[in-house]
Amino acid sequence: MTDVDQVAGASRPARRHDPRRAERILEAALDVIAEHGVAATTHRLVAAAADVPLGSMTYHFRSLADLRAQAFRRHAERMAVTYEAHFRDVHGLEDLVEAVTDLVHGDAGADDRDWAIAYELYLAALRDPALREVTESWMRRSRAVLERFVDPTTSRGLDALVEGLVMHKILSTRPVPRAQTREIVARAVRPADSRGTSA
Amino acid sequence: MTDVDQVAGASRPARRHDPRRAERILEAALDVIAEHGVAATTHRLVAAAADVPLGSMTYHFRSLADLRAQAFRRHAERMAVTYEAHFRDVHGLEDLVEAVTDLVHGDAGADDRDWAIAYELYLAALRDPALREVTESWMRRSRAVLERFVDPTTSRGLDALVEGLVMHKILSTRPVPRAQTREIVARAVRPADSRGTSA
DNA sequence: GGTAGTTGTGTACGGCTGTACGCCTAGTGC
DNA sequence: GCACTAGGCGTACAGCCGTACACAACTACC
Repeated sequence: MTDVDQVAGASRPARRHDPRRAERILEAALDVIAEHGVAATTHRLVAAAADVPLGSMTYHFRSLADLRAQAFRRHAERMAVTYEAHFRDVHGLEDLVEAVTDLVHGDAGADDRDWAIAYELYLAALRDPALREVTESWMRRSRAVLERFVDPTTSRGLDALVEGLVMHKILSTRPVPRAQTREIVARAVRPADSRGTSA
Repeated sequence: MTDVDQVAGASRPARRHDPRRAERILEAALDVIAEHGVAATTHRLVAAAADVPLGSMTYHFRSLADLRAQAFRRHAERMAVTYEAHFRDVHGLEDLVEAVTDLVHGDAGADDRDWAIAYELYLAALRDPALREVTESWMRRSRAVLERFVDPTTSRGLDALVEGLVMHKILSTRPVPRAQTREIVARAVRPADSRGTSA
């Protein structure tokens, strides 16, 4: 009986043998990062969020940097999977425009919280080379998804556009009209037959 | 003898009556933010960078948050002025494409350091309402500049595109071809006569 | 039942943080 | 020359930080 019988007020939580503890800690770390930012992400705060003792932190993770890196890796992986799944049933440019618009407006399985974590990751990666490979892999995968529909140049533009639109959206205090987003996306997707440089 | 009493040559720096001290501190704060990130921006680090005693920090600024906010405000103001100046001599869409491409590639008076500070600001603004108005004002101004040349929808798209392209560029380990950037920008600038949604 | 081994955690420590404040010093008016 | 005032700063303090580690709790095996 190693289970969590733990009555309220029991002196021993007896939470031994918790195989998913490390994962729970990572999820809690992502919550803390999303809510308080990477700067305020401390062992104690994450431990409290995951409802585990402080000692578990250094037991399961070599250091705080290690915890951060693993949490970010986990998030990026999940974002990439979501991204790929979201475009799975897309066929043709009309679908693509709609799908990208969904993505920007949080209707694609990734909400503001997820994007906030992603931006925390970007900024952290700016200074931490270990995180750089996480962002590079994530960008490579999202780019690859888009390249199923458009040429590489358009793909790079579209990817950057999504990044910027989402950032502006979560920073803006006023709601952004979805139709306008769709129009912008549609313009970025248009094939490059009529050049605008020489207009 | 608990004090360190800092001999080191001159015992008295005698740096009294330094009217530009507050400004120097703000500049040093921006340097520290750019190099170490907002999370590592401490009173002591900024004081060392500005070569002023620690006591000057709380003397000139109510708190660290106040210092951060003023530094960010200063940076945003300078970025906006640079932005506006960069587009002053732009006439027509060809010029515009070139100017925006310059902006992305750091040939417009704003380098990677400046953009890094801007992203630190964005992320800080995500959680600090006082900073939100700084980012909103900055975005309003950059949007206004672009609207001299294109319609509001295109302006929003272009602004977001720049944000995303720059972010990808400073995160990328490999150089980004300028011609490709120009092509992407050109596509975003094209007038919306031939719709792509119904392709 | 006993013992060796493994797993998990409470706690303490040195270091760094933001901030307050008493003291010192450079100016000023006589 | 001197007292006075206001401006400037060295230093102390309480608190939070990451991390290490002795020890407690549980399991496995004899």
